[in-house]
Amino acid sequence: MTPTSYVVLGCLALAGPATPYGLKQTVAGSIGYFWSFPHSQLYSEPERLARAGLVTEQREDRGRRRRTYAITDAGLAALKAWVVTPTDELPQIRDIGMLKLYFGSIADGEQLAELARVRTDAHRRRRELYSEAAAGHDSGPGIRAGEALALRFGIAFEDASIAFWGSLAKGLND
Amino acid sequence: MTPTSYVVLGCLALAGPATPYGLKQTVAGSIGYFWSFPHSQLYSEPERLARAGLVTEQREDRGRRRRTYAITDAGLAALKAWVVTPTDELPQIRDIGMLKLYFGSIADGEQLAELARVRTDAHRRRRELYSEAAAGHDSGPGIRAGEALALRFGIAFEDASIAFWGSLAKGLND
DNA sequence: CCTATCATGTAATCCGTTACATGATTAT
DNA sequence: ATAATCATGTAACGGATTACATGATAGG
Repeated sequence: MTPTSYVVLGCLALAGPATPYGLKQTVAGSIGYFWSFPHSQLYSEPERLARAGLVTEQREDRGRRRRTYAITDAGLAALKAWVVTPTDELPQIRDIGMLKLYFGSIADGEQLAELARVRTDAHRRRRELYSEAAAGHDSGPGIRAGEALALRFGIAFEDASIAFWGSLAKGLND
Repeated sequence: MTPTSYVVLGCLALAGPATPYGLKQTVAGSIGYFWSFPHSQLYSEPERLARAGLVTEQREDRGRRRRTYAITDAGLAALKAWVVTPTDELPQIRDIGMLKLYFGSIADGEQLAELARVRTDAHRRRRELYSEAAAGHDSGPGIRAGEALALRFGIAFEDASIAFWGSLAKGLND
């Protein structure tokens, strides 16, 4: 079971049965901001889960032969058990920009300043996206509480990033 | 060329020729905080780089037959070109705790509060680690500027995380 | 001297990405 | 009609993780 497995289980649990494409829709624009993967995963992963008995697969027997997946009781139990076990494993931040900065001593100041500007902008845009999503979110409470919290953290992260790269850009500017 | 490739190239560029184990040492306790991978990667990746002519491999012909890798001119050029090209690709935060929180609606409040406490503690410890590393770092300036910057960002990130999970733990408490 | 930990390496498996492909809808 | 985009799926490759394995060194 990888994190991807639980994303699929979680989406099926929260939003009900879905096709791989439906999962793609669900993931994009929500948890996908924080944990993304190509859509092909959403074909192979449910297959694995089905083999493990955590979801059921039902396939149209005519037309496009679309598959619809639904979470089973075993799947729900597995998801619950996972959610309920606290992790102390720390987040992994995979940030190409940070990597480049880390090895930045082989570049000159102006190049690093440009990097910092580009990054500041990218983070600003992302921050916008999050706050819009959060705003459009104030309507449906309850079920989507997790999403609102994730967005709140996302905004905090973007703010920290903007502050960091922004001050770096300023500091490197002449 | 994956990010891992550039981590290896960068370490060889900054710290000079090294064996896979040496690379492991270099990575752990520095860039490894932000971009980690198992040590077996540090055996296979230099091999790939050697095939591409970006590093040279020299192997002891007796004893343990240890391999030592050194960056070539081509490798340095590739690293430089990569560093100098600004990326607008955003960081990926892979945070198991955030995932669990996202799907937290299937758990109860006390369980989420426990998760929040565990996460707060983990982030506090990590923050400690970073600030110690940053303190012990004030000595050697210049070459290690990138590392100091990365640590600064790391601390900002941990602060944001502590604030987020901390307030969540408080809010969920009764 | 023995045991634990450090140091060093290999192999196999599998997830994840990239690339390829094609059937439906919608818009112009 | 035709182009474009949405919807749906498969195949193959390779990097990353996990597991296995063993030679040195130090501590008790």
